[in-house]
Amino acid sequence: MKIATWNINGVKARLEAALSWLGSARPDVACLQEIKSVDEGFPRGAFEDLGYQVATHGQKGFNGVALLSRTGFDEVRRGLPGNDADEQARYIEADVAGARGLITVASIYLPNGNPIGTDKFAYKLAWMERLEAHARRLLALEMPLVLAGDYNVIPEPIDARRPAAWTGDALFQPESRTAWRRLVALGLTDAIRACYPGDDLYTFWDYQAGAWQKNDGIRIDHLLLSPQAADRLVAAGIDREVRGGEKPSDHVPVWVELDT
DNA sequence: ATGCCTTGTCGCACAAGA
Repeated sequence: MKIATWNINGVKARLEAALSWLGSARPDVACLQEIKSVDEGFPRGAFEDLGYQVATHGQKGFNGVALLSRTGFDEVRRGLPGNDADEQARYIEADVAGARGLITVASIYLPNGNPIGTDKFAYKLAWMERLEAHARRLLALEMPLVLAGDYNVIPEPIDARRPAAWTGDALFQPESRTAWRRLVALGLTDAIRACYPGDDLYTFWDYQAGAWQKNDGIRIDHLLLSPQAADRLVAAGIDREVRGGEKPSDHVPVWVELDT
């Protein structure tokens, strides 16, 4: 089963690019972030025509996440637990059918958190604490679990072409990286890092200043696997060519192939 | 040092992104 994640930066602006990528990459499950659409405005039909069932957790103008599944959904859960007052749509998870049983997949849009020292950064750190608590509960179920999405965290200096340029940025702050390490240390596997130890593995290139042309990228889109999923990890990859396509998102799809 | 783009918005400039 192939599971992919992609921050598409607006589902309506990216519809053609998304359909084109789905047609060639053919993931069984796709986790989308920054759909920037309410549920009613999501172009479900276009994805259903490609054979996907669609589950959305949308919001007007900003944020918003979605799941696409070829095998449908056993159950869908919307919102990250831990703060009923949080109105930002950044989390959706579902159980999907694999050949050997259910797999839980989450589409995560972790807050950016810039600038540091503001309530935006505090919100990011609080959100990461909630994610850690939720991941701990999910891991206790001992099921195949894939936490996929735009984490807005550069884990290590090797994950940026110019790490020094990110000093003082919420994506590379020590507190953000510590929270990331705490999450991974629960027993999760960073799929891309597990498959590729080297550098030049980026998932985001800014629209500005020719970042793509200069390969001035960062790795912030991740798939974290529970032990039961990591045991079945066959391959992982970054579809970086998508960044050079027509009207691209600033992020590219990242995927894993699991033997399930 | 700042903006550089891009998207969506009850647009007519601005917020938010990263």
